[in-house]
Amino acid sequence: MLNYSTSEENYIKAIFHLQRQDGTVTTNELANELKTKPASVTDMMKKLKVKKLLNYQPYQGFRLTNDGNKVALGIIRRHRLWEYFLAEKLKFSWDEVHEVAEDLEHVSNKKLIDKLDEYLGFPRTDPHGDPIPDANGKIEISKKICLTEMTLNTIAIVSSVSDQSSEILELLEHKKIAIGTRLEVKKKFDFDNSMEVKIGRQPAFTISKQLAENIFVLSN
Amino acid sequence: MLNYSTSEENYIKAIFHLQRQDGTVTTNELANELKTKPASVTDMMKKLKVKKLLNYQPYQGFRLTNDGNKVALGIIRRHRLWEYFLAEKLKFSWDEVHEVAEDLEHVSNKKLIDKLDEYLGFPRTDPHGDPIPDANGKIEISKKICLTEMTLNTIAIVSSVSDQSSEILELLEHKKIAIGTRLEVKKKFDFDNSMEVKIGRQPAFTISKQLAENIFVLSN
DNA sequence: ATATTTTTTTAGATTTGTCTAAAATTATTT
DNA sequence: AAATAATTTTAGACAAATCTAAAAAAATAT
Repeated sequence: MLNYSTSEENYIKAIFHLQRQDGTVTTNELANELKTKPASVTDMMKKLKVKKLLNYQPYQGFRLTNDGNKVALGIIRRHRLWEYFLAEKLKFSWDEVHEVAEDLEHVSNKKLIDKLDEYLGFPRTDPHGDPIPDANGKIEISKKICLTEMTLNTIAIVSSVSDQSSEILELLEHKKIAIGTRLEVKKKFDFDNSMEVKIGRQPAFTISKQLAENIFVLSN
Repeated sequence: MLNYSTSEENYIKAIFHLQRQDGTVTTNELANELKTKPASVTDMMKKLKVKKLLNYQPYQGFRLTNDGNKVALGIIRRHRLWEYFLAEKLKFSWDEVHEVAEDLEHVSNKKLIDKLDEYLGFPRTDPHGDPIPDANGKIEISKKICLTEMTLNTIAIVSSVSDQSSEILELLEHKKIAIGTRLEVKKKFDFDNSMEVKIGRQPAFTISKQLAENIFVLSN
């Protein structure tokens, strides 16, 4: 597999993530995500198209080709394995790992990553609960849904939090919600879209609409 | 401490290493070391001079300033800690770690490196026996000498090997010489500059001039 | 001490990734 | 459907790092 520059990798990764939400990605979306200018995005899109990582017709938005997706999964694999390493071995806290992994992910030595994977015991998810692609780029697609969409009285496991500000982390800590926590939604209130949830046998407590919208769970 | 580009770091590190041997470094030396052209070296020297990392007058060669040396020691610290990690934790072999560490060393997050140091148990030397600078940039300067310079009948510890080809590693393995091995030189032969050495109580064996010149030891 | 060779620097070009400002295209209003 | 607004692309510029070819300086040899 070929090598790509740090800049190219950042674009590829951003497109991959934005693709998840909508089908196609626009110039402005990507410029915003990468804190760059639309003109720079267009320049890079042309380059990635030449490299056959991207389907792109001017003014039409873009999406990764199969090859592009493979490259993206490689980058995400590196990122998430390093996040796991930082949290598990170096005892970085949950909210610190992402930034450091942003740099480490660009060291693209296959043997390094495969040995790291082995050393870590082939973890299936990173500290945010997001799945780690395996050495072949396969990723577990467990239907991740927002807490707001959960069926009443079923149990689901908290797998990720979209916002990662210290404010939300403070609140989650206070409510004793973490990655891996088993949650059961007991009631939903239409008035303010708040909900009552339970952890194990403890008494139910309230989660606001704003918080619920940022919590994602793996449902069975 | 400021941040430097990968390219700047590679120049700084190379100057630091070449300085050890001679006092000052020349344009051609550096171009050769970095596999680049003399013109490129001159360009970079001007830039590093502006940043006050280098003392440089045209045609006069160059050496790092105190600030430049501090930067170099930071890079070397990162490089050697990663080498230790790769060998010790990921089970890379001795001769594979350098190349991978060349990439990892440019991730310059102080907290990452200090936590890595702690995780590894504050190792004093890398897998080649070279000392690892501490978080303040202090480095153990144990008088490292070539095996050829050793006084007869004294014991010294193998600390590094300058050549790291697979050929020399094969030979070292056969002779059971590794980093940390305690060696005692029993005889030196002027005819071919070969020498007889002993490991512990085992019978003495012969080391050729070529091999001896590539083995470095820490003498007391 | 002058000529020749080697080393180093300069001048100008190239590539990558970025930017601003203007033009082109698409989307939205009225 | 024409006017306006928003988005996207193009054109041209710039900084970083590199290169080649030529000029300048230093080292070496005759």
